[in-house]
Amino acid sequence: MPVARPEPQEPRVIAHVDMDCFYVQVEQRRNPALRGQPTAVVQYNDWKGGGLIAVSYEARSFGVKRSMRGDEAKRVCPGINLVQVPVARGKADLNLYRSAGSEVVAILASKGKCERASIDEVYLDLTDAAKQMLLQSPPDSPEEIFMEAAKSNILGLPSDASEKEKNVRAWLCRPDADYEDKLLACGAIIVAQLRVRVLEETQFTCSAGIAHNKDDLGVETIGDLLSFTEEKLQEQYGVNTGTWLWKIARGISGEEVEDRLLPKSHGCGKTFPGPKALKNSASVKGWLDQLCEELSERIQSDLNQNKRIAQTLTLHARASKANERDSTKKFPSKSCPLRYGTGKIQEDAMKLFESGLHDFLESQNTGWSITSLSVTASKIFDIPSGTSSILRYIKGPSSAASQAIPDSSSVPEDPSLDNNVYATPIHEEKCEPSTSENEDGERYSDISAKQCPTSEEKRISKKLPEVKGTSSILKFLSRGQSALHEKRKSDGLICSPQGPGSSSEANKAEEHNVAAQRADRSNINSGTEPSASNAWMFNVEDIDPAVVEELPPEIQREIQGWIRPSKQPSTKRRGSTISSYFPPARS
DNA sequence: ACGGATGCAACG
DNA sequence: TCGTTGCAT
Repeated sequence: MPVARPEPQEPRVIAHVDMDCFYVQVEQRRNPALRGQPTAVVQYNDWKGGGLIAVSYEARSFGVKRSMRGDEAKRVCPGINLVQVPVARGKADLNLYRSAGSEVVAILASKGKCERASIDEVYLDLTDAAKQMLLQSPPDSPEEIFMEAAKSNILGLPSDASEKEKNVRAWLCRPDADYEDKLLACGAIIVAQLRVRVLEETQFTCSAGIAHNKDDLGVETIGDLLSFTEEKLQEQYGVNTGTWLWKIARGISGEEVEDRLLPKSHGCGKTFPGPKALKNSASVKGWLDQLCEELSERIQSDLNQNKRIAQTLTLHARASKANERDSTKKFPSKSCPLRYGTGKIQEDAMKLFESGLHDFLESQNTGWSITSLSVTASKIFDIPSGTSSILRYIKGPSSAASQAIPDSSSVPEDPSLDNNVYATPIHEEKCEPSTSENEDGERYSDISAKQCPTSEEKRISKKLPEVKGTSSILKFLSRGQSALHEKRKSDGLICSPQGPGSSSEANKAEEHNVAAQRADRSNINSGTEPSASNAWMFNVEDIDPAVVEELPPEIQREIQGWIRPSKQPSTKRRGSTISSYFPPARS
């Protein structure tokens, strides 16, 4: 007897909302003339008319499929409208669809815990809303439930609902309809209302329900699915999927809906098939720069709009060697701490590439070609809203300018800076930071007083570009401080890097990253001594311990859980990790 | 020249 | 933790 993953506790009402042929709908909204027409969205069109990524129902009825090329679609359906995905920086740009997806998510999230599963798919936990409806305005007769549910099935798409209706009706009106069924019916009603709202506010239609309609069993609706035993479904779809289907058809899903409206990572990439393969590092750099530019823009707006910071930059590539056709060796992925700023990201991505290429080639002298490149920003964390208060305590030299930013919902990146790191804007303007003066009579917050530069240090600081507008922990610590760090190091004021043996267990990750960066650099520019500032990233570890210690205890606590929310609080205390402030030497 | 771009989870 | 793989839309 097969046993599935245990499905715990309470009945839940979980909806799966799917924007079908979403890209087409987005294009139809942009150009209403396309409505009701056979339409498909293609990526690129140079080669065989481009690849289809979404197909309207009208076009589907001609037999147009998503796996087709534009040329093929034309052949099958000569009247088809092919709309191209926007191209920016030489690559497909999906931002239009991403933000359209956000519009929908924003509406759905109003009724329950909402998980953005993909650009056009959402899971919604409607348990609470359904319970509430059952308490407040219970649809008392099964008949009434059915009428509501039927409406929801009909909405949006043209329906040949007669068969469907029969099943749903039979199900809802069956004599043993119980609490769970009513709850589910309420869920259906809520989803129906949501779909109306989505339609009204975005002009998009969506369908809600089960996504796994492979039709092997003639399954079209929940009602159909209910007629199968759990065992039969397991047999057909596998133990886990079968159970999942059986349960979800009854509104029971053990899988929690995650409360997450935003993606967990941002990536952008491009393939270079066949003759387009990249064969020298100049062309790789060119494309990498383009990809990094887009990535930088995206994480920057994520920071500005959502107050989230990405920690890790990863580079993926696909490669082959010139003379070996079926070499199974793969180009290794490489990652490093993510530093904000387009230039930094480009620089780091190229280093990751070079490092990966080095490993890939294993010191062979063969030529190579790259057939795909991608960069990804991951490990994204919220900056807790309270953190903006931290910024009041730590103000850099340009604190006066920062006062003039009441509502910086958007902080544009200044392209003239090559080390831009922005923190969340200051929203609350409650307390004034106390200040002190340095030897030049300039005012600094007490917190930063320990870091208050001498005039010589300040001269160095001024070589660095000024960040206008926002004064932040990031700017001050990550940019300004690194220069001071260099200076102090050369003045012998701080200790030299530790040897690898002396470092604590808690330092290993940091060591790894720093060492990897250094290794990369020395691989590429052998003989060039890596500068410590290159290892700087925005992280708690970057903060001078002296600065942290000066913070009020509650702020210290906040910082501890900030960038890397501690899963096991303080067994490996981050405080000691701050010693990585002095990056360990490479072994 | 594989449907591409993207995102997720699981695994070692 | 990182890097790989596989899978999904």
